[in-house]
Parts: sequence; structure tokens; C-alpha cells
Amino acid sequence: MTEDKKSLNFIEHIIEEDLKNGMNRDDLRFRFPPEPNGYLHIGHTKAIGISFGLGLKYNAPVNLRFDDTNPAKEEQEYVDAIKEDIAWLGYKWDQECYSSDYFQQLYDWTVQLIKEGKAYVDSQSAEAIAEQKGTTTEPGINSPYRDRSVDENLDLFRRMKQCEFDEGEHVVRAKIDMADPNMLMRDPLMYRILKKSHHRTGDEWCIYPMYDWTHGESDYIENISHSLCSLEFKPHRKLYDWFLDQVYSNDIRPKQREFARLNLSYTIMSKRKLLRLVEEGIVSGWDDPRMPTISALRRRGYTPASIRKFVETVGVAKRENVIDVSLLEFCVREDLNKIAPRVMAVLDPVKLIITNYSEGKEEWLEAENNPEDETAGSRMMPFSRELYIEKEDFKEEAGRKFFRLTLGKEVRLKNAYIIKGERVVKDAEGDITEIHCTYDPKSKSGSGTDESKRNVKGTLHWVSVAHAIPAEVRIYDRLFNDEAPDGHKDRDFMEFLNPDSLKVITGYVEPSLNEVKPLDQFQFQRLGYFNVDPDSKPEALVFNKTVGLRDTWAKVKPTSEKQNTVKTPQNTQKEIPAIEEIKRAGKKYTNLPDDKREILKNKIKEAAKNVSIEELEPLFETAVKKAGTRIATMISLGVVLNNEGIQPNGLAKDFINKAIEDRNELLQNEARELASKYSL
RNA sequence: UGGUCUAUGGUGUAACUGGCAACACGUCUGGUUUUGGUCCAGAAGAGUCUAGGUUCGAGCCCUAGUAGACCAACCA
Repeated sequence: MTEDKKSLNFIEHIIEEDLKNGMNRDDLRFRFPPEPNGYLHIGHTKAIGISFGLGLKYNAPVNLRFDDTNPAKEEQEYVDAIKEDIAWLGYKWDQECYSSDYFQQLYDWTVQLIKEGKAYVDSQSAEAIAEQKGTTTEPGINSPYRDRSVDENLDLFRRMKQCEFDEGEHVVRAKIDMADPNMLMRDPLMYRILKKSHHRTGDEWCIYPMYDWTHGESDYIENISHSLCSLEFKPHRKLYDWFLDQVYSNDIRPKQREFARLNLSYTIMSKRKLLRLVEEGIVSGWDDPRMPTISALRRRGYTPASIRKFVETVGVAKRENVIDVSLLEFCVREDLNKIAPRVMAVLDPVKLIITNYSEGKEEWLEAENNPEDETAGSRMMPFSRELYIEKEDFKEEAGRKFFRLTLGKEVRLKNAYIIKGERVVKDAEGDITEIHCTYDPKSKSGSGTDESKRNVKGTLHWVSVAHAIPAEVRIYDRLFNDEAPDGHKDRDFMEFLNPDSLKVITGYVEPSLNEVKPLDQFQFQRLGYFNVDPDSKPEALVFNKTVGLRDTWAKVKPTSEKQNTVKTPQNTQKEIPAIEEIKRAGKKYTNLPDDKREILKNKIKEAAKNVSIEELEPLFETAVKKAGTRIATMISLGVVLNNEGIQPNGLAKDFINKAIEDRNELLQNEARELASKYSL
């Protein structure tokens, strides 16, 4: 427990503080409260990771609570999917709860509030109520029903429950304050009539409690100590506390705290928008591997561990954030690198013929399954005269940086022999149909000869034409071309769809893959991580590309050689005006140790090259106050004068003269130097 | 035209009650390597939104700005 050196996030600080102030460690309890109205996505994993992570850290129970107060949107199907996803992620909940379990308790509490004059039945239309609500800048006005008698309220509320009224005829409201600057406090709705069948309570109820009235009370009922949610619920906290005050006696008092939700670049998280992708057939379903849903990630080959690592790495804070997908990709690669067996697959084949290898001969060569895992063992791979290699791995002529096969150059076929490119056969269009090469029989991998250990620059993967299994391979790219597809006010996110987000090709995989099962994961060597799609059948294999290997070659490749690479955003350095740079530097100048000061001084000089004396002048005045700014300004002045070849006068001259009197030695020196140079 | 929240390298998160800004990803070198992967070593990159103030000393405290987010669903 104490060896946990990692710094705490702000929520953990709050908990530590509570513990220090006397809260019992055993009273810690958390919850994850999804509404079962859709599938969980990567954004939810943050909330899941926070609450369940806290549970793990403090060895505290975490409830899974379905916030099912709106039968119009919720379905059992989603409940099941959510449970499956959370379990798959590897988290264990303590109790499985439902807000609907508390409907009776909530009803009873409402009766109590009505009796205390803190709630009333309003019989106006939704429009009228909205109109009276006021705006953010003007207070609302009281409902004409606000002062109904307790008895009348009680009677109406009872009859609402008996389903004597139609939807919209009456609602129950809390009597708080129609002038509160927080709109949520202006007599918020507690109940509405909904004549819908609920996935758990059926037709038992026709009045359903609203979120605000339900959430805090549910936390209270379950003895939740810390109720964590995303930032948009911040304004709800006041109401959360108000409702809690009405029923609170002296038990654990739940605390709502809010964190910033997760945003991922190049994707969208809104359930509504994701639904649109599904309904309009842009994707094949909620688990289309291009979707950000957990089920899609699972199908695509992401591992639970990688997602948990991702959430942990992303951290928890209160400011808006956009996480780059490259971090998610890093997390899967890191995990898969350790566990995914290596195999060979050629996805864009060209035939390679070894002319000095006997026709009809075949050899079975040993190949290790995972260099990162000694226990993974090895397998045998068939080798023969005709192989497939990647088109990309051959060029008739290439520069020194191309480590792959060219005419007259040697490369190694991984786990096999060293070969040398001899000639190419082309079709009528001039496209290469065959590459002919010769091999060095003494160079067989693992044979122990000197030749077998010889190092050549390049190593290629390959499969034997006669033995390879054709397979469908689905290659995914990001669904959107824009970093924040739904971040544009005047443009629909659908405009940013990437037309090339899915490519289906036929590849050739080594024969050891003939017995794969859905979701098995592999590294196709030199290409990336792939898994077996549930659509796969023994006679028709289907693979998904989870993520490519980190590819430093792709970056140095001349653009003409690149194909279909997606433009990634450049790491643009923030542009800071030179004068701004000088001001900033000055601010810190005197606080720095000598060696750092020297670096800073050079920076100032560099910046000053782009500054004119006019731009510098305003600094003379502000410089009077701060020693650091004075000296930065002085240094800049030297550069500027020199650049412009002018004599300092006016403000500049005064500044230099004053500086000679300054008690800061550094400044004095700079000033004296200038003074003597321009003989002032 | 109100209220609430937020502001630290390209991105994300740190910095215990004020003490010369750290970690991860990304980027760039070099080494190892029968994966242009992994691994190892190293580098560059911010002076903490702006302007003031308090202090011997401010990313942390105060004031005023600026920018962004959220808030007026019988949704959660």
C-alpha cells in the first residue's frame, strides 16, 4: 500500500483528506451508474476505470447501478451488453443495483416532502413550466400551483401513481427557489407520468422519478461514500445536496465530485451520433471494429489490459482534454507485443521464385513464436521454390536506405535463407509478376554454419505459395479525417467521414493458422497485430487488423513510396512573437542559475533579431519594475541596435544610462558595454 | 446579459501545507536485433494564459482581465 509512489489525482486527494478527517476506511464505497440506453464506449471506460480503480486501490466495494428511470429509452439488451463489457474489462462489481429498485422508497420520501411543504404537484403544460423557468439572466416566476394544500398535493400524487392521469397532465416539483441563479434549483421536476412499460418493473409504475431526484438518494441508499461523475453534472451538485438534505439522517453522506470526461481524437463519443452511424449503415453495427464502443474494441483485438492501462495513463483532472489515439495504440501494442504469437502473412503478394531451389522440394523450417516470451516455443513452416513476399519489399533499384530486396542485393528470408535478387518478369503493362532470385544453401537459419549467422541488412517475411492459406483481411483506418469531427459548430460530423476507413483484401497466411478460433490474436511479422474476426470460418478465415507496428521506415520513405498513409497532424510548435519571448525570458532571468541563464541569454538574443527598436520601447517602462525584464530588455536592445545600425537615443539612451546606476550587477555590465560601444 | 468551472512542453497528467517544473505518449539521435518491431542509452521541447499585487522567494496565495467549457429536456 505504501509502496504506491504514484502521485494522487484530485479525487484521491479528496479521499485521503476525508480519511484523515476521520472517515472510516471501511466506509469507502463507489458506484458506476450507467443508463442502459446504449452500448458502452471508450469514453465510459474512464468513468469505469476511476470508480473501479478506486475500489481496487482502497479495497472498497463498487456497485454497478443501472440508472433506469426512463423506460422510454432503456432496454434489457443494453443491461446485458453493459454487464458483459464491464466484466470483459476485468472489473468485478459488488452489488448489481437498479434505480428502479428504489421506486417505492423514492415514492415514500416524496410523500414526506409533500407533507413538509417541500414538494408540490404542478398541473401546467411542459411549455408553461419552461416559460416560467426564466433564463440564465432573469429569475423565473412561481407556478400558480405552487401553494396547493398538502392534502390536495397528496391526493393528486396518489392518483398519479394510480395512473388516473395521462402523460403530461401533472408533474411533481420540489419547492426550492424560482430565482436561484442555478437553473436546476428553480423548482426542479421530481416525477413525470410515463405510460411506458419498464424493462424491470413492467407496468407497475406509471410515474417515474427524474435523474436528480433519483441519483443522490440512490447513492445514499447504497451507502456510497464518493459519487463520481463527469463535469457536466457540476451544476447538479447543489440540487444533489439539497435532495440529500431532505432525507439525510446520520449515515454516510455521499459526496458528488466531477471530473473531465475523455475525448479521443478522430472519433465521436455521443451515443446519439454513434447510433446514426449504425442506423445509416455507415458501419456494420455497434461492434463494427471502427466504432469506439467496447464491443467494437474487443472485436478488433484490443485487450482488456491495454484499455485499463490506457485509462490509467490518461489520468484524471478537471480540464477539457483530447487524447490522441496514438496513446491508445501505444497501449495495445505494448500489451500485444508481450503476448501475441508471431506468424507470417503476406497481404500484398508478389511471387518470388528461387531459381536454384529444386522444383517440388519442400523443407520445414523452425520459427520462434515470440521472441519476447521464451516459453512460447516454436513451430515449423514450409519452404519451397515459389514464395510470396510483399510487393513493398522489392524495388528494382533503390537508394541506400532501402533495406529490402533489390536486384543484385542480398536479404534474408526470415527463419530461412539468404537470397539475392536476379531479375524480374513483367507483364504487358510493365507490372512485375515474378521476381527471380537465387539462394545460398549454406545460409539456412539455425543451421549453425557461418553463413547462417551472416548478417544482411534486410529481413523479409514470406509464405510458400503452395502451402499458404488465403484469408480475408480487414484493414481499418480511422473513421473520421478530422481530429474533432463533432467539434465544428456549423458542420455536421458526417462530413468528415473517412471514405477509406475499411479496406478488405485477400492475404496469404502461413498454414499453421488453419486452426484459429475467433478473437485469437497474432502479430503478422513486420506488419502489425491482427485477430480472428467472429465472422471467420475454418474454410474462410477472416482477420482484423488491430493496429500496425510502430513504423519508423514509413516516416523516412520518400512520399512517392508511401501509399495510403493517413496524414497525421504535425506537431506544430506554438508560435510566440519575438517580443513576447523576450518578456517571458525576462520574467525568469534573475531567478535562474548561471548556466541556465546563459541559455536564456542566447534565446533572448535570438528573439531580438526579429524585433525593431519601436517594438522594444514599451518595454523600457515596464522594465523599470522588474530586474529580470530590465536585463532581458537590455540584451535585446544590444542586438537590435547592432542589427539596425543605429545610435541609441531617446528612451533607449535613458534606459541605458539608468541601468548603469542599477544595483543589479548583471544589468550594469550589459549597460556599460552598450554605453561604451556607442560612447554615451 | 447571469451563474459555475477550467487554464502547466505537440498531447495528457504531476509538482505534499509557496523553495529554481517531473512522468508518460509523441518527436529526434545512437546502440542491440534474422521483425525498419521490441529492448537499451541519450537529446530536443514548457519558465506554468495576460497584467498587476503579496513574499527573500509564486505554477501554487490575492486582484483584474482574456480564452474555453457547462447551465433554461416531463433525458441521464
